[in-house]
Amino acid sequence: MVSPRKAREREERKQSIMQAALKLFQEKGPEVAKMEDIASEAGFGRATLYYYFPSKEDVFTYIFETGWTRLWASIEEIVEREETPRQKFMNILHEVANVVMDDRALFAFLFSAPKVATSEKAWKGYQDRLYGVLRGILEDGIAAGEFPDMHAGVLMRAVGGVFHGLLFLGDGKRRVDSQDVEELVERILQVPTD
Amino acid sequence: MVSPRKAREREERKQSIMQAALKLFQEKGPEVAKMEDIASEAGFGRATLYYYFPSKEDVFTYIFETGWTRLWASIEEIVEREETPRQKFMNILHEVANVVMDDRALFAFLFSAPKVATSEKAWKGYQDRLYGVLRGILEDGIAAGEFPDMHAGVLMRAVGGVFHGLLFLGDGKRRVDSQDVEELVERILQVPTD
DNA sequence: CTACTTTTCGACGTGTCTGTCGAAAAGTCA
DNA sequence: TGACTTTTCGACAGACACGTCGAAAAGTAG
Repeated sequence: MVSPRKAREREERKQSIMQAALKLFQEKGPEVAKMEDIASEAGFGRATLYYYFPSKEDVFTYIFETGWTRLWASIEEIVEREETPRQKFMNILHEVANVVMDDRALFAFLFSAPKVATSEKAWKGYQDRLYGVLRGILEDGIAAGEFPDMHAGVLMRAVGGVFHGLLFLGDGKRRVDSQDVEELVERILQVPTD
Repeated sequence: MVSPRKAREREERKQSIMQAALKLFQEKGPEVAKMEDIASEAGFGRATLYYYFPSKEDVFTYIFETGWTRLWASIEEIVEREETPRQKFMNILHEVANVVMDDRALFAFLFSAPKVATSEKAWKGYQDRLYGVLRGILEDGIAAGEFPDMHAGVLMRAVGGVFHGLLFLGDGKRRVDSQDVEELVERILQVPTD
């Protein structure tokens, strides 16, 4: 198991299974999509999937872990920077938009946050953390008068809207620029959602 | 089986089962909610449910049939009326809003249109018909210059938004008036959704 | 070619959910 | 009370999907 290519190929197969699962989870919902479906979508026999993932639940979890880890990794540095709240907020969204473009299906799934019956998982923490960070920044920004005054409930819904909006930003394959993000935030945060 | 009260009581039990099912379908999703859950939510043994409904699928279908039939019945007359498109459109929405208020849980479920794997059902026809009617009216209205010009895709999304919005209109228990509907449509149809 | 590792999958055991059946319980009515 | 109807549900059978196991197939290296 020390071969260089072997490991890579194995990883690639794992990824292709993940993509198949993602597609079917999205289309049918996680409950209805069967291991059989995922297997044949990915071009494997059903039993083979268990050579790559211990269980169906793990496939599901893996998708979330992958997405949130990737997202968080790209943002982390920006969060630490010393900037004005508004700049930081915009930079984060901008970065998120670009990460999202690398695998729109994945993040569409992540952001739509399907009902999961499973008890507290690690990725749930990432989501809370990201929302917490954005909220903190927004609050600072509001205090500094850089954002219009608003209260928590509205804010959270609005941020949800922004994330959903990011999914559309990259529709035309081109790269998302600061201008796009700026406009999106303008459009969504400006309008009272109630 | 000709008793007057008997039939009514039976119907009431059927309704309470439907409400239980509705609640659990909403909370957990139709796939995850088990007959067992519905039964105990409604206060029956599992087998008893089959005395009222032939199958789980039928419980599901019954909910949709009930909702769409009720909705359609209240609208039908308005659709036939001779009015300007805008008036007709507003009157329909107004009526829908009021029907919705009678059982918000039911219509929230109807309008959120969960992914159903089942092949073409009768209620799907109602939904299409309602959308078709609204679309026809809107198109007439656009042609007459009563509504801003827009194309089909945007329009459908917008109408979906209006329906979703209707769910909130009656939040404060009070009766929805024309003014409310007017504002809602104004707010949603005015803003380009792309 | 041979010995060895990695990958694949057919076939099986297990649990869970659906829908049926028949009998018990509850309700009706004279 | 006794005959009859309606309602309830325990218990069973069948289906289906998950996850396991072991052996066959494919790939690798000397």
